[in-house]
Amino acid sequence: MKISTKGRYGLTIMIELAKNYGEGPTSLKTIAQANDLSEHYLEQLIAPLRNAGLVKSIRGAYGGYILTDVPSKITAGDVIRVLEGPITPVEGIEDEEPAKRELWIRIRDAIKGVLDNTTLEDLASHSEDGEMEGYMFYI
Amino acid sequence: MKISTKGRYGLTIMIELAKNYGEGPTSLKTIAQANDLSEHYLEQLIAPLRNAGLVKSIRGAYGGYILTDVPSKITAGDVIRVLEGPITPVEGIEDEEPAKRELWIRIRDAIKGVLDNTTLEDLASHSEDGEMEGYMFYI
DNA sequence: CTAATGCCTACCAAAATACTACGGATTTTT
DNA sequence: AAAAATCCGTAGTATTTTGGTAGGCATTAG
Repeated sequence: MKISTKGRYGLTIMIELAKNYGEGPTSLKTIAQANDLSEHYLEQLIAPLRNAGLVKSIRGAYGGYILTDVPSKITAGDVIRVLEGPITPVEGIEDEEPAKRELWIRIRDAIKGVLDNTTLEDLASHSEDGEMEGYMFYI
Repeated sequence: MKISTKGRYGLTIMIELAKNYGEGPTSLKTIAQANDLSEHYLEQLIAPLRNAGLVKSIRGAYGGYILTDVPSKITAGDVIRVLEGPITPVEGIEDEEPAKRELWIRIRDAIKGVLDNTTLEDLASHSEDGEMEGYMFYI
């Protein structure tokens, strides 16, 4: 019931690229240092993102990665799907009996609704805010 | 990003108990056979449900389990929380930076909205329907 | 030429998942 | 009293996922 570091760090990468969009390539080293993550691990995460066509690489010194589209056209769902697989609370929804199938579909659609309607632009702009205020943390 | 068999089989158990509510205890053997699952594995799943007070056991021959409350008062969220832990797409939401934190919170609340508003009564009654019609499966 | 990058393959330790095995405790039926 | 049906508890285990690390080659700016 969790999004792993793959999806989370992948989003971190994409948000950083969104912030630098239009200003040339950003290296993984920069992103890794800014977020205190392993550069080598990020390399493994960005490979699928490149294969999926979400980012483009520029090799050599002063190289790095850039988004292949404007931040407002790439969603969190695009990123999560590449790194975590299809968005669904269970494998093989179709095989479940009707009551549970409907439940999984409602959950899936609820998650999709959020992920597919949140763009990198949204995420990048809110990343520059200060602290959030008054959000309730209940479980 | 998945609900494991713990939560899924746990819901299966609870739905069966909901169907038999008011008609005496239902044994795990019956439930295991009806759903083609390992009885021994279900024993391990129902232990936490019993500890959480969602079901009550009756030992000995012709024993089994019964819900401790009416099916309309127990939600899918109650069951999932016991077997899968707190409903949240990431551990430690508070530690994330604002943009991602908001995203996780929106996802969490969307999932909670579904799970906490679906009761065992809902699930048990729909379980008796035939096939569903016309549901789109898109990813 | 050299430094900074991306790219690729392999390996690995720890945790979670999905069970199985075994035996004991309790209650009902015969 | 004995047998059968059930719940209860602990331990082991194979497989997969997670979250990396190691090492080195390929490419390009300066």
